[in-house]
Amino acid sequence: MPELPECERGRKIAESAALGRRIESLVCAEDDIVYDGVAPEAFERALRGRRVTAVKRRGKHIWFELDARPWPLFHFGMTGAFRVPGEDALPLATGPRVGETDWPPRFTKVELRLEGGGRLAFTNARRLGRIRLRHDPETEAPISHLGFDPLLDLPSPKAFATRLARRSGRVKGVLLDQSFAAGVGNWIADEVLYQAGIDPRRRACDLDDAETRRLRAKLGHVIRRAVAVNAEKSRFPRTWLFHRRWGKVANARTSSGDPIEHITVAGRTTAWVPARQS
DNA sequence: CTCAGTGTTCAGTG
DNA sequence: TCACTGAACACTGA
Repeated sequence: MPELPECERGRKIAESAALGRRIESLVCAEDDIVYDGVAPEAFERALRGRRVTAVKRRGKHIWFELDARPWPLFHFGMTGAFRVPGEDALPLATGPRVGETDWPPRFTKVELRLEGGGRLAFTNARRLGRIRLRHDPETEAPISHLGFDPLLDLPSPKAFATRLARRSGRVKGVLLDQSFAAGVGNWIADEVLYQAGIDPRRRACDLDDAETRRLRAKLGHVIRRAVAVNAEKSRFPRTWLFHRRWGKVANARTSSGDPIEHITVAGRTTAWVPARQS
């Protein structure tokens, strides 16, 4: 579930819990799927006793910088989250819900016990998330394969147009491609295309100059706005398609009364508004 | 019981 | 090699 804004919220949760603190111990679950390329025991040895000097994000990947390498790298997949005691989970549509008194949460894959008594858990119910170890995450796969992060480095209109023109696939599929724009997922792609007035089935290289400029501007706008409200859906503007795209409800309409249709584009369920997108 | 799903990867194809 | 498509992955909640 988590796309860029939800991941940024997770980064902030981890940062406020762990930045500047020493990891006194870890509790690692046995899981040879979520732990990718590193055994839980080796992960534990790499982090125990280390101090957290930064918590960073690019696209949907989050990593910790420590006072010694290698460093841990996390991906939430569809259902991952960082949790601390006494806080609600990321408001996932189908994610785990745990009462304030439950700790560690269900589906915890690693719990960090920090100096001063703080706790931070990485949870992952459907096991599509990943825990990795990297010597230098930014220069190694998978982060080195990512495209621009729309929050950190949205390209200039000219550079954006150049990259888009190189792509012959459907514009929705291009937006979802992490090597094009890192952090965009299904709901952001639909929201951006709706607000830009572009049919998701159009081929990226066929967009004209005005459409390309609108697409870039809305991509930056939607993500900045979602991050500004800490990815809390109830605080997204009421006019956003987001609030009305779910359930494939017959007769679903936008806030201005236009019918919403659901189709499959680039292999993903796509909500769009034919009256507003061409 | 069945199936979609705020994601990623890989085999197969062009 | 590049690029795209669809299936697989895993499993909860509706």
